[in-house]
Order: sequence, then C-alpha cells, then structure tokens
Amino acid sequence: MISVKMCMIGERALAETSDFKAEPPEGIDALGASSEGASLYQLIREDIIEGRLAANERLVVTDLARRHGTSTNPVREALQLLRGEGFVTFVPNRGARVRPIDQDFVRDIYEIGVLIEPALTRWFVNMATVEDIAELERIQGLIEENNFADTFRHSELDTAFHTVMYQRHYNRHAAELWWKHREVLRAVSRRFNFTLARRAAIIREHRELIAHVKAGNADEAAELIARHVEGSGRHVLEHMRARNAARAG
Amino acid sequence: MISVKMCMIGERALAETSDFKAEPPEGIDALGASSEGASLYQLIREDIIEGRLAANERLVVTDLARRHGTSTNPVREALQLLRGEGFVTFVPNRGARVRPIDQDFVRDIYEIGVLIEPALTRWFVNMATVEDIAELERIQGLIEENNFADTFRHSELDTAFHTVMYQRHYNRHAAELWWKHREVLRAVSRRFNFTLARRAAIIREHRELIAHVKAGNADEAAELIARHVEGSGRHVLEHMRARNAARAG
DNA sequence: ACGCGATAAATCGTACATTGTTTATAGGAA
DNA sequence: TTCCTATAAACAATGTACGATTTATCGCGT
Repeated sequence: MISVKMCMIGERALAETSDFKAEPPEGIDALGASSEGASLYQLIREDIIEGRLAANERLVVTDLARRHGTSTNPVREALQLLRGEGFVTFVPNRGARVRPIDQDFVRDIYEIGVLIEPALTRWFVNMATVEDIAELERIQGLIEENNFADTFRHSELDTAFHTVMYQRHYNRHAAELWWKHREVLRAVSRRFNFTLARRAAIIREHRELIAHVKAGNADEAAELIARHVEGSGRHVLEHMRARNAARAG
Repeated sequence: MISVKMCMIGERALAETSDFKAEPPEGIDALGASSEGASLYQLIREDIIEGRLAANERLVVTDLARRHGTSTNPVREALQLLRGEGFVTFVPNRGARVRPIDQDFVRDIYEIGVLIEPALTRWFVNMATVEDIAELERIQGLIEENNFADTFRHSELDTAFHTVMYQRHYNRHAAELWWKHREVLRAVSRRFNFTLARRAAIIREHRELIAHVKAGNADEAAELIARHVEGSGRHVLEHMRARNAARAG
C-alpha cells in the first residue's frame, strides 16, 4: 500500500549522537534568542502544548510580560519564535492568538510523517550499532513493563524509542520534521486526553521493528513504520473527530 | 529506484487555488507581522536570497534600522522571522548572521523534496482540471520559446509550472516545504551563478510529465518527479562542489 | 611577542509615545 | 421600549528612544 524508498543525494557525515538529545533537535539552530526571550519561548510553548492556554486564546503582550516579570520586548520575541513554529498566529494590529490544533493540522503532520519517517528508519537500519539495538530493546522492555499503566510514562518511553532511531539521522531537516510531529502529538494527547487504543498492535509493531533491525531488513522496517504512522494517525484523527462530535452534539 | 506512494489520512477539502499565488504560500500564516516588520522581513529576505548580503555577514540591528529608516524593534522582529525560516542564525549577545547555504543544507532540502513532491504530484494528477492542464501546456510553451535564453525568466517560468501543480495540494505543510525548496534553490542559483545543464532533459521531462497528467497516470508522474528532483539535486550539488573546489584551489 | 586594561560597539532589556482596534455608552428613530 | 448608529473612552499593538550589560578591539606596558 505504502512504499517509501530512501533517496540520498551526495555524501554526508554521520550525525553525532550528541546533537539529538532527549531534547528538541535545536530547531534549525539551538535556542538562539537571548536568555529571557528564550526562556519565555520555552515557557509559553509548554503552556500551549500542555493546554494551559486554550485554543484561540489571545496572547496579550503586556499581560504575559507582567506575568513573567519582564518587559514587552522579550515577549514579542518569544511570540515571533512560536509563530515561526506554527503554534501562534498573528493578525496585524490585533496581536497573537494560540493556534488551534485542529484535524487538518494533525492530518497534515501525520501525512508528512508517513513520507519522512520510513526514510529515516531505512537509514537507521543500515547504520545501527549493537549498542543502538541494545538500547532499543532496553526501552522496549520498559515499555512492556509499564504496559500502559502510566500513559505519560508510555509517551516518554515511546519518544525515547524513536529518538534512538532518529538520532542516527541522515538529514537534519527530516529529523526536525519528526520532532515537530512528536510535539503536535503531545499537544493533541493533552487536549483530548488520550486513551491509547491499539495497545497490542503497538507492542507487536515495536517487536517486529526490532526484529527487522536485527536482521538488517531495511525495506520491511520502513514499510512497517509507514503503516505504524498511518495507523496511529488514523486513530488519533478518529479520536479527535469523536470528541468534537460529542462536544458539538 | 525511487518509488513514493501517496498516503491520505482522513478526508479533506480541496485547496482553493487562491491561497497559492505566485507568491509564498503564506508561511504557516500570511505575513503576520505588522506592516513595518513584515516589509523589512521581505526586504532583508530578498537581500539574503539574492546574495546582496554575503554568507556569514553580520546583521547589525542598528545599521539595518538606519538603512531602512526605522527604529530597531521592527528589525529585530524581521530577524526573528528569518531565523524561524532558517535564513539567519543567532548567537546570544552577539547578534545575527546570514546563514551560509552550504552543501549539507541544500542536500537536505532536496532529499525532503524527493520524498514530498511525488506525493503532491500524485494528488495533482488525480485532481487536475482541463484548465490546469491547459495552463501547464501554455507555460511549457513559453519555457520552450524562451529556450534558456534568459535564465532568470526560465526560473520564473519553471516556478510557475510547478506552482500550477502544487496549488492543488492536498497538504499545506507539504506545499510549504516545496516552496522552501524553491527559495533555497533560488538562493543557490544566485550565489553560484547557475548555468543550467540538463537542458534537453528538463524539456523532455516536462513534456513527459504533461503526457502522464493527461493520461491520468499518477504512478508514472510521481516516479518521474522523483527522478527529476533527484537529478536536479545531484546536479546542483555537483556544481556547488566544483565551485567550492575552484575557490579553495 | 604576549597578556592586560581601557575604550568602542552592539545587543538586550526597559520605559514611553503613537496608532489602531475594540468596547461601552448615549442619542435618536421606528 | 427596542434596535441601530455614532461617538468617545479604554485597551492593546506597534514604533521610538534610551540605559545597562556584554562582547570585541586596540593600544599599552612588561
């Protein structure tokens, strides 16, 4: 159904493990802004993703400045950064608002993921070290041990699992797109209070994936990831649709 | 060699033609910033892409403000927007610099293009109207008429050609990624003073593409685009490599 | 020649002025 | 009375000016 081959144009250096912590892959370049602007960016960003700021809520510069004990300029700076990331919208002379993370937005992100992640996976399978594989199995062990008891912990572990794979990326932009995908998913799951369905499928797919990696079977791993992303995308959207219908009805 | 199928998750509305002019696909959201900041953003952006500002050149806020007859705040705003787009880097307490568009950067962009554009093409083939096809043929006529005599005009026409295809996008993010690809290519071609090789191939590929679109042959069109992007990527990188070697030697 | 201190320059944060938008209120007509 | 409109006042975004802090540069002394 889906089938994505990786395409490499020109040679490349292997990505350092270090530039891809459990933290953001330095959105194009690290924090960049100065101390206050950057920390405000982090804070407001978390407020948006965690849902403490509602969709379409106005982001009044003077309020935010007062609340965080700074003046307005650092706030403007943070908002511009968030705008670049797509979490905030601006209307001229009317200021900023929290961008609602709607179905169209989520759908688009997942579809990009379906195109990108298999290629990253293919590269990982070819480059994975024994340490990488051991780390994957360790995390998978923790995931199965947790067994969805703590959904927050599951989400963290799942991110860790994929981070191990994508820290060996062949393409920084692609890896950043994946990270954005993750962040949006985090936002959605906070807002719509996810209960993960597909539990058995998730465990099974991860195990299958590890097997493919061990066997050096890039094609099948890529295919598996494509279906994995597609499936979870459909599930998330279905959940959003149901919730919105319930809210409207 | 490459083969990308499109994946659709959930239903969607057809993109309006109007939201995808010959102008940028409203980078996540239109201009956004206020009049002055936005126009500065445009101006500085063009200065960077057109090469009037050199790679790694310092972007001193006060200078830019004086030059454009404003105060510093709109300049800071514009620079933050450019940072979000990746054309400018920041170092805390040391300000902004023009990000050099190096081979790694270009390679990454093209590889994303290879993954994204075939999917957009597939969608276009399925949704194209007779007017779309007529427009493609009209532009193709102009391209062949020009026959690379004016390379700038060729570039404009080529962009128009692809814009016709991608204005019928199924995924806004994907279309924006394409646009970014275009902008980077424009920057590279200005800096490295392109002489387009592959002239015969470009004409031939466009004709083939139109034929596939007319026949409703999505698979072959997507495959063709994948090879088209890959080929032009390799060519661009080869050109950059040669130029850099010449400059160093 | 090399480290060290003074000076210059530019960023970053703050305070303020201006401009545009929203809201509330008063007045008038149906 | 009720609804609409016009006007004014509050509110907030945008632009300007300035001071504080950090960084870079240059020259001096050893």
